[in-house]
Amino acid sequence: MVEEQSLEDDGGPPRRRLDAKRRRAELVRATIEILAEAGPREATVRAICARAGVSHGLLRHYFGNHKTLVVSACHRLASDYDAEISEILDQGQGPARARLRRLFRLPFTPQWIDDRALGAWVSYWSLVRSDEEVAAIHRDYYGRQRLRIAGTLRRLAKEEGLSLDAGAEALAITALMDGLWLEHCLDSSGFAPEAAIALCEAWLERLTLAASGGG
Amino acid sequence: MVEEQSLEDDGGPPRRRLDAKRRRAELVRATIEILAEAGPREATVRAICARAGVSHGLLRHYFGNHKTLVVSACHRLASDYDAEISEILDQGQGPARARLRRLFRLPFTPQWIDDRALGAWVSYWSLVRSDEEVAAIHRDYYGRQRLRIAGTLRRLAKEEGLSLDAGAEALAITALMDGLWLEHCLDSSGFAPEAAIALCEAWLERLTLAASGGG
DNA sequence: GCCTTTATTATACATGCGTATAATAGTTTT
DNA sequence: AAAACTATTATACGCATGTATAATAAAGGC
Repeated sequence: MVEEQSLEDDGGPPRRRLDAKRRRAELVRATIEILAEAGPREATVRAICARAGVSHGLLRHYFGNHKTLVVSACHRLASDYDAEISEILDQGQGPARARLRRLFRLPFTPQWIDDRALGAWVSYWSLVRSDEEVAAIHRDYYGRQRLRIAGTLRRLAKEEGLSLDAGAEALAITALMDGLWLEHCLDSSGFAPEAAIALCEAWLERLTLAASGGG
Repeated sequence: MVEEQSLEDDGGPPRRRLDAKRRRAELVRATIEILAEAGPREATVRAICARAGVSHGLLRHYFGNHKTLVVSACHRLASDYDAEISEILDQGQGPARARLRRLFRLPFTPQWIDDRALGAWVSYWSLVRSDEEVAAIHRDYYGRQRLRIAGTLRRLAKEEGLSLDAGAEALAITALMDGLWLEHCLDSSGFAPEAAIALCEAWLERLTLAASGGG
């Protein structure tokens, strides 16, 4: 484990070759970290490569240019969140209501409520506006998310004999969750995560009430 | 209307002095416009001043540095939105329910739903994270907003004999509105503004139902 | 063990950035 | 009308950026 280095080469560990897949993944990870911690303004080619522990010339080798890497990072971000939703709603177990209640907790899990998380998403939203490629990614993943939630609501209606507009209600609960998450990230002293979860559950209870009584 | 200019001075209109108040306001307006249209990365000193029609050296004269101007722009943005809420909820007329229904329409007014509006807010959120001064502005205005809505909900409860937790419900409706607005700005093809307004009104109806029956 | 391949680095280049300073010109005062 | 004031511009400086190119070193094929 002792690094043998000549007297002149004390500038860190020697070059180590990585296969393309892993190196690309590390650069993407470094990009997300910097977006999260310091925002898009600081996510420069040099800062990203320094965080990834490589020379900044390497970015060109793997991604061609700066923008491609940032777009890849956005893709990764949206994909990760989508995967978690899929696991809870589609691959999970139990009745629809239990799955939804698990979903309500997802945005307030430490990994998503982290102070830094919003930074990456804000960068992502910023790019959705200015870059059509990122906008397409967003439409894709966001549409998928709504479909997953709508499907679960439909299952809920079936299981509990309710009558509701799954598509519209999916939109509402998504917005409620996202809004609560956003506001909590912007000012974590405003309210506790538990309060946000409780509000989502209250929304579900009232939906049930309306969909059974007057729906 | 014919511009008399010497042969050498064809570089636009001659200098025109403005009083400090108006010049500062124009620089702030230009900043918001660029934040909205092109994002914070493009909101450079030179771009802002070009949009305001002045030399880029003037920014230092009025704001000292770039950051101060951007912070001023964020302040203006939050202040404008807060003023509209205040006008609807506090200075408006009619019963609380009618005021709330007017509030639901506010985020989807052309001036706020503009494709460009999100850009400015995203820039603002980005700064909330990285700049404590902007974070303080946010806490101030956002807290005020919640208090205004909670107050109106309390008035609603009084007027209609309901029993509800005004503070918590204010948080919910704020998040729902913000979430719907955000998602519509990110992808205006996802749903119509009317659908979003309808969901806010459905939320209010169900709140009423729960607060009268089982509250 | 040499030789090809290519991942990785070091370095250079043009550009745009925020800030600073001095010159200029419009406005007001006297 | 002259002078004082200051808003505005023109220009420059140092620095960081994204990209490009050539040198270097690690890995695999023979």
